[in-house]
Amino acid sequence: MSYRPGVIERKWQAKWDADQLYRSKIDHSKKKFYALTMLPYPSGDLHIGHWYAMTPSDARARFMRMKGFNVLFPMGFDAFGLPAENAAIKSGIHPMARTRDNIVRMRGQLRSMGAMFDWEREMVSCEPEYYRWTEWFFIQLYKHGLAYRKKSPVDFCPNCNTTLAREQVWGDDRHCERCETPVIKKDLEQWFFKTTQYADELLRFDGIDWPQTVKTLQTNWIDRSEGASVIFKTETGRHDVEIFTTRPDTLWGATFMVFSPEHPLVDEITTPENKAAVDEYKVQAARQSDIQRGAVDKEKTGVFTGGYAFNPVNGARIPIWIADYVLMSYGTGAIMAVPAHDERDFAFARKYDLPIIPVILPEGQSEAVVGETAYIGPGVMVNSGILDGTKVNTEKGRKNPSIARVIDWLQEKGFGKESVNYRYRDWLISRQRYWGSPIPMVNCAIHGWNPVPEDQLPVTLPEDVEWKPTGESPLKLHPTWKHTTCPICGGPAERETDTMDTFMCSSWYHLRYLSPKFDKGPFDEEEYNYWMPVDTYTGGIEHATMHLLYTRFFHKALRDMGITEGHEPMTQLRNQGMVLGEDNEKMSKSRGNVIAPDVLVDKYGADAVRAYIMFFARWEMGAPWDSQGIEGAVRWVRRAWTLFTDPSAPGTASEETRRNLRRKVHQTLKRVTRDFENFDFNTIVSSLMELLNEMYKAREAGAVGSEEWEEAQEIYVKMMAPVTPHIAEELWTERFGKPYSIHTQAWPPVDEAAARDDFVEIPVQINGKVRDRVRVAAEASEEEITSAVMASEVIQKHLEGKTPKKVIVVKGKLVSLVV
RNA sequence: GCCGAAGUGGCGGAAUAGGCAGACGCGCACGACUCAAAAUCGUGUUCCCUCCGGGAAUGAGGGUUCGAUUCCCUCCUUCGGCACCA
Repeated sequence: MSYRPGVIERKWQAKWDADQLYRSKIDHSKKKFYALTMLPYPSGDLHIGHWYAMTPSDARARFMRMKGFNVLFPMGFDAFGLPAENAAIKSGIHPMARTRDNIVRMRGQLRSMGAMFDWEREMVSCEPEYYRWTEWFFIQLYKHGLAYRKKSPVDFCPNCNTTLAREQVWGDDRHCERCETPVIKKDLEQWFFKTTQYADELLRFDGIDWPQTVKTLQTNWIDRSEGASVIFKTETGRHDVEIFTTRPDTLWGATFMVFSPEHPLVDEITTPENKAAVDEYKVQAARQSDIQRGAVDKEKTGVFTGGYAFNPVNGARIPIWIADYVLMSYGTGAIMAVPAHDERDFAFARKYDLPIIPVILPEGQSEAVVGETAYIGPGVMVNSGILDGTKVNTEKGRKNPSIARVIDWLQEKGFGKESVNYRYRDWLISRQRYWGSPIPMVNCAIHGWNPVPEDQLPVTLPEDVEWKPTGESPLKLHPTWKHTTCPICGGPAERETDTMDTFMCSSWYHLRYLSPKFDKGPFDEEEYNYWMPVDTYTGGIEHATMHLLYTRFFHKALRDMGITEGHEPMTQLRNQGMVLGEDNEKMSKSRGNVIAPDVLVDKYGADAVRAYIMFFARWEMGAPWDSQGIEGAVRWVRRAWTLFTDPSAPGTASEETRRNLRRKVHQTLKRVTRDFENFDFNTIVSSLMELLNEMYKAREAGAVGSEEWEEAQEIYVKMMAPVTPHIAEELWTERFGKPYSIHTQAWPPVDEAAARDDFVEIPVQINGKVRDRVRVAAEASEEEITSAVMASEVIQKHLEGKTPKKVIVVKGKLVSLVV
């Protein structure tokens, strides 16, 4: 009987559905396992990349289920976002209609994968029953002081017509993460989440098993630096100036100060005679883009303000300059300049002929002199009052004795204090677009901004909007939507017309899966207590500093409000790589190298596609697609079908054949079990291919009908089940007549005794070169192995009568002779 | 510039703890079956040489070791992140 994947797959998918085989319910008698894979955006077409991300995750969830865990493996849609809205502007089709259509289509495509998704738990982020709680979370963050409104220069994508979070601006040319258009700066009042409040905690990854690369990316993104903040008094101005420095020990070498052109005190300290030059420089700096300003090799420029400050440590009167190499967005926007020991300050001092005072005497030198570059290395402090003679090393913060000493002294004198600075910023969540969750805030002329009362949630998006390519949000243009009443006084007020960043929706979707229809809160606590945290989370690494950082922040903020428990939402994280086109390039419609999974499923069946996806690359690395390569997986599935459906007559195999078969089966089971645990999906399939080849040989040798053969068949199909669920079910239930369903069977235990080798072939090296192999009992002692080696004619020939100086015997592995 | 990942046959990749490099698969070659083709099955397939034997080889060079794809050092290439961050 020939293998017809289409028929088998449709049949079992329908039956599993009807029987609710993948329905996951709380069961306190079992250990829970929450397996989560990143949810797709409903673009309308499931990409091979989705298969690559989801199939191995599904296979592993299935494996965990067979291992006895009560597994939750949900699926949903990250359904807000720009593509649907842009399509609406082009075609006039409402994003909601389009998104719902796309979801119907993609649900069908996802079902064709044969994954064990529990569809009863599906969530869709653009449905009011979901975004009601996204809004509710916004209000909780607002009430706890973690959401605030601020005017500041923000990144704006002129193509997407919206502001972006810093995390969504990528690359050297500072382009939009979605559409690759370079961003521009705009001064706007926007909503932010206080992610920086959790900066320190987000740097800790205690107790979570996440890839080092993700931890490193997040750590670099937050970029903590230790130092001190120091107060400088100004001569001309009425205010003191605070600066941040990582090198407070070099304070005695500070010979001038530099302010960012945008620094609020610039006008106050600028003297009348310098005003014109300062104003001109400010205008010029404002005109330049961040990219131009940020160019590392750009020559430093600046102008003198005419103002002076006093160095608190020695009272020195030092000039204040403005220069665009000091950024308003980092630290306090003002620095002390120590040209002798900072390359940037050195270049600036040389250009404008400012004094340079060395305060570190390099080791091995007798005199501190001004060289051709700034000196950054270790040594001893000089010209530095109380610090003179203190050792300087290259450590940061208090690990450096000179820094530790000066910080204590500054604090004692009240000049400054120990301080930590981050590059990390608060998360800008306002988007000037329609297709997102409304920000549930109302602005009243008298009472300012206030949240919409929680019993009035959700604030729903109006449906009767006009799609105009003006770049203005339809919410803003809608004639009535924004008009409402103030929750405090009942007077006329206006709604916020910006919507939330869709990363807000995805920061908590894993919680909605717990109880997607629950209407008394974002999730049912009983479900939370049983299922959370997520045990394994899988997805692409591109989200390292976006979604994965946001969702950690979100969980911690909720924890502090008493809404969630534990410190981290996802215990284990694994990243899959990317499937490239056959031309080794990123798949894209414009390149014409897109592989459509639907076509493959029609041609080969879902099982073969699943098998190939797991087989063809190391999961975390990814690889280019190979249309011919898939044939290997197709052949494997067909060969398995043929072997297990061919009613070959029972034979009479030797005991050795049967023993060898059983050994191979249990060795394979051991490997496959280990590889599932380690996410080594490619070797799972290759081990199964290898065993199948052995089983064909065993059949030739007459093993069919034996007890060992029966066991081999059963274990084999169970091992196939997570990889190729349909054919495994068909073989198990229909061919072997075993009780439905294979997917509720227990994963077979490894018989270690059966897996053990009786005999091993040990290579024998002479001076590092393999000269012969000897066959010995696996348990042979060193003496037995040695005598077997010495009995070898080949070895004797190579020894040429000499006695080895050294004999190294690694039991069961190798013998090495040194002559 | 700083940080990280990777580099193994024609290709994707394997090698668990420092112990037979190239499992498994693709492709290719030859053979069987066939009138023929496809499918299927079988055999072979890292490179080199004086080919029943021997030598070289895991980006390059060095080191540690009886033994290195694996550990250490220097360098090269590719990819990713950060970057006038005080």
